[in-house]
Amino acid sequence: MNEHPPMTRIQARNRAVILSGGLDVFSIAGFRGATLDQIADAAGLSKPNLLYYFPSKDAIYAALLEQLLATWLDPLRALDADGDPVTEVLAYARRKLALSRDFPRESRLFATEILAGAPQIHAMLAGPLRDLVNEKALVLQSWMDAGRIRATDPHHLIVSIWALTQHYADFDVQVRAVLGDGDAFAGADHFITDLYRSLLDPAPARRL
Amino acid sequence: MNEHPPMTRIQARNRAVILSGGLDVFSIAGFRGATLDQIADAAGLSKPNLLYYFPSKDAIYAALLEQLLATWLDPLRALDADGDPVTEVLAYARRKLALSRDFPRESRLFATEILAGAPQIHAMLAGPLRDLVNEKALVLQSWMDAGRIRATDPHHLIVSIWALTQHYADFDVQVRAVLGDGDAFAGADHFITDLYRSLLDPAPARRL
DNA sequence: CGTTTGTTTGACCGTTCGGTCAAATCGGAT
DNA sequence: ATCCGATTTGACCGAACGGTCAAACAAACG
Repeated sequence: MNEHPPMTRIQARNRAVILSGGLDVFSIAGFRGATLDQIADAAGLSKPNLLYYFPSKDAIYAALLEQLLATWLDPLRALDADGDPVTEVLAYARRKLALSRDFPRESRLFATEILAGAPQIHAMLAGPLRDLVNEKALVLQSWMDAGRIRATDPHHLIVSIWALTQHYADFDVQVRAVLGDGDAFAGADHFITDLYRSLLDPAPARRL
Repeated sequence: MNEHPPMTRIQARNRAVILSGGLDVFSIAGFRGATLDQIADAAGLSKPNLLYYFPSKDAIYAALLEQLLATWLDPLRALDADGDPVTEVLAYARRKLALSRDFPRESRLFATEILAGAPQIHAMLAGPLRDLVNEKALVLQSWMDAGRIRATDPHHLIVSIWALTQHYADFDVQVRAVLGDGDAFAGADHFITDLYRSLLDPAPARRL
């Protein structure tokens, strides 16, 4: 689409720190609640310097969403129709959970955007995301029809994986207050694996 | 605590519409992102009139959180140690889901507050909520020890119910974009029941 | 060295923010 | 009808907002 002119090291570095600072602030306060001064402070730059690298607050936000959406669907895309059904679903859930663990700011940015009504990314939700979900739901349905996993609603299955994995990043403060400050993700990984195995396994070999 | 002087019908009505308007705006934009003008507009009152009934923007927000927290823990409190284990957990999950269905704005308000770092309600999370969760986790653990439900992590079990039920309110825009504009809660209720029954039932009588 | 280009910033602008206030209006009891 | 407290609002305030700009500064190159 847009070909970038060659970028100096200073440009690359400053654009990076601005995006990181913007991610810090937007992911906590949302678009409206964030201010350029907060972002400039988080980035360690002056406000006019911010606007030397990005034309506006909106542009910073848009750049963050763009780089987020570029990889957000990858875990679901990787769900392989030719793999072992239970293994594939569990691997998907664990990939998504790892994404929440490793990129909690991105997860929260996504959450604030959705909560605000998804003004910027609604087209992506109703387009590519919807198509991808429908495609993978068909895969799940075919597995269910073949008796390889237990029959349940494939769409809600996918949504439930989103809900569970997002929650540990987005509601981090609440989870830590209740579970303590230890690593909640380790326990979450184990629980989620257990949960979906027991849901999907067609011939449950319990009590191992 | 604070005894209210007798309230006229006008006062009762205007305080109500202000809180409703504030809920509309805060639940979408968060505290920082919301403006008094937006709230006044949503309430159908002028901005100075708003501040005749509430001393400040913070006071409106605090009143909303207070009335939210007053009932937020009720579904979990109602989990009965003397009831049938699977029935009790499923009933809790369904009560929580009903709360998301019937009070989506309150659910989103809670979400924005948590995402912002829970500056107003952190004490409640680390205090009453934590205590309640620990208490109910002990109940779940005793059921597991007695073999009445399958053994899994009780804390993560509770957190997962929060995650799933909140999601249908908080990520409503995304859910609707993917599942269509129909009633997602009906399908969610069925799926969640299925999910937790298969996790918890100690002697699964599948294929009914 | 000088010059050119890229980078940084203090000062500033118009607008919107949360909040105030005096004056106007309303409503219910007498 | 009159009164008095309750209610409503237009006009306004200082602060913070997103954004601009000219001038100062740094880096690269001959």
